[in-house]
Order: sequence, then structure tokens, then C-alpha cells
Amino acid sequence: MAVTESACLSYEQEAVAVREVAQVYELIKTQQPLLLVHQQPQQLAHGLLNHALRALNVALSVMNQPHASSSAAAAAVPVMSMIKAEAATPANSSSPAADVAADNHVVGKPRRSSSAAKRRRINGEEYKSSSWSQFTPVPHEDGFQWRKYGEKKIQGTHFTRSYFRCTYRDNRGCQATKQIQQKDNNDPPMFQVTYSNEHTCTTTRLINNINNPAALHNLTANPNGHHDSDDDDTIFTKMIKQEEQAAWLPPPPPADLATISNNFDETPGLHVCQEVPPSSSNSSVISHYADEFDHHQMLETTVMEEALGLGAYLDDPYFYDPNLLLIYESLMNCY
DNA sequence: TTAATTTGACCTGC
DNA sequence: GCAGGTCAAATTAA
Repeated sequence: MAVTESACLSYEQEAVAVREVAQVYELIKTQQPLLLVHQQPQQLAHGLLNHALRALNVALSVMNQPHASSSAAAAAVPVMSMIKAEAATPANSSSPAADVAADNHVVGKPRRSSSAAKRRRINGEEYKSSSWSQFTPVPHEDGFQWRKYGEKKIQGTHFTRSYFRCTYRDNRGCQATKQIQQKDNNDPPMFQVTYSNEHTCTTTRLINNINNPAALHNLTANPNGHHDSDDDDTIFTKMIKQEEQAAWLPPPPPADLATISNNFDETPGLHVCQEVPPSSSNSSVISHYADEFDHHQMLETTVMEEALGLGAYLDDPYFYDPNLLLIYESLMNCY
């Protein structure tokens, strides 16, 4: 697989992004139960959300730097690192004619399908028409729906490789596939996800699930499908089964912001939050919001400085993601 | 009952 | 012959 320097994040940047998200994940995982017994659960939740939003924002800012892959499909997944593979050379391309030829049966030994004939070796630097890979602790959260069709023990690795194809392959002819290979046994474990072929199914991505309070709840309850079990296989299996609950929030065009804002207004939890505490006087409420505004400004500055320090660009359209800003502002209004 | 996953067999390239 | 990718029947889950 050819990796061009300009087409992927450095290992350091990738590590920073992963570490940011992983740390907050651990923080939330360990402190979430405390919400039930904490004397001031809102304050605790506030702190956790601040950490989570800051980490996600920094990670997104770093990961979406302009030199990252500009592939449309690449933009559709949570980029940890994008390693664009070489496109197949014409000689290797799976042309229709080649497919027809591949479908011809060997006398006395009929083939099951033409797919095998199209196969190309990943390690041989040729793999279907195009492929790209990413490293991520959350391999199933890319917003698309996948169906697992195989699993294989790969030589020289301690973990099996799982094969997925787009759920809509049969009824929409979408040829997108992906392979998930666990790379280590850390907590959370790191996976290499290799995508092949772009989606042609125009699948409604799970971002739309934000309209669905149940889906939002699922996301909140289990943000990345990771479980505490020490059994690797169990972790992996359960993560796969969480796939439909997964959601990732890609930065939408600005025109969508109003829609998203309205969607959040439909979220029951936020309705509750927007009520002013009954015991608060007007002046204390104003003072409270003034303090929070200052806090907000300080946080924003911190995020900017941190992201810039990690190599993000101020004019990066993803910098300080408007989605996250919107979510953050909604949450700030709760307290 | 339907849809998704599992898993052994099959197929191809090297 | 081996390794990796895919198929499809059997199994499991919803």
C-alpha cells in the first residue's frame, strides 16, 4: 500500500487525536455511575461534557486538517488517519469484460460467483478499484450500515479480521466494503479499518438518528459500543452488535445548522435543562449565565490554543466544529 | 418470520 | 500449497 506523505496524518497527530478521545472516554466511563449518587450530578455532568466536547473538538480539528484525504468517502468516516491506497492500474482493473471472463466456468468445476475473480490482494498494493484505511478505537462508528459476511484469522496477527459489506448491496447495488482488523489489546483497543469502494447507496447516515430520542439515548448510553469485558472476542462481537446504535456527527453545511438546532429542541432531556431552577432569583440567574459565558469564552480560547498547538488551522472549516459549538451552547443553557 | 451473524468451504493469486 | 477474500448454509437474534 502506498502512503503519500501529504495524504495522511502523522503518527503523532493520530496518536494525539486518539489519546484525547480515549482519555475522555475513560473519564466518562468511570464517572458516569457517580451521576446517580453525586450530590450535584448536574455539576458533575457539566464537567464531563466539557471534557468530552473539548476532546472531540480538538480531535476533529486535528484530524480534519486540509492535507488529510479529500475523498468524498473519506469525509464520510471518522478520520483517525486516512491512507489512500493506490488505484488499481488499468491492467488490474475489474472491467466489465474481465468480469464476464471471470464468470466463465471451468469445465466440471462451476464457480460460485464472479466476486472472487475481482479480488485483489491488499498486501500486493492492489485492491479493487480503490481503498483507504484508518486507525480507530471505534471501528463500527462511521455512520454507514454494514453486514458482516466473513471473518478470518490472518497470518502473523493475534486477532481475526472481519469482513463487512454495505447492508444495501443487494437492493441498491452498493459495492462498498470494509475490513476491520484489531491491532492491539489496549483499552480501548485500536483497530485498522480498510474501506473499499465508495458508497453508491446514498444511505441515510445515522446522523439522522439524532432526530430519534431513542437513538440519541443509545448513543449516550454506549457511545462507542465498547464493553468492559476482558475477553477480546466478546468485546469485538459486542461492538459489532452495537453498530446500528452508532452515530457520528459529521460537520454539515452551515445551512443545516438551523435544522440541527431544531432537532435538539426536540430532545426531551434538553427541554428539561432549559428550565430555570425555581430557587434562583433573576439576578443570580443573570450572574450565573454571565459566569458561564466567561467560562465558555475561556473554554473556546483553550480549545483554539490547544488545537492550533496540535497543528490545526484557524481557517479549517472544521475548526471548532459548529455542531459541537451548538451542542455546547445548548448544554451551557442548561446550567 | 425475517434479518443478521457465524463458520466451514470454496476460489484465486502468489 | 498457502494465505486471504468471499460465499452460502446453518444458526442465532429480534
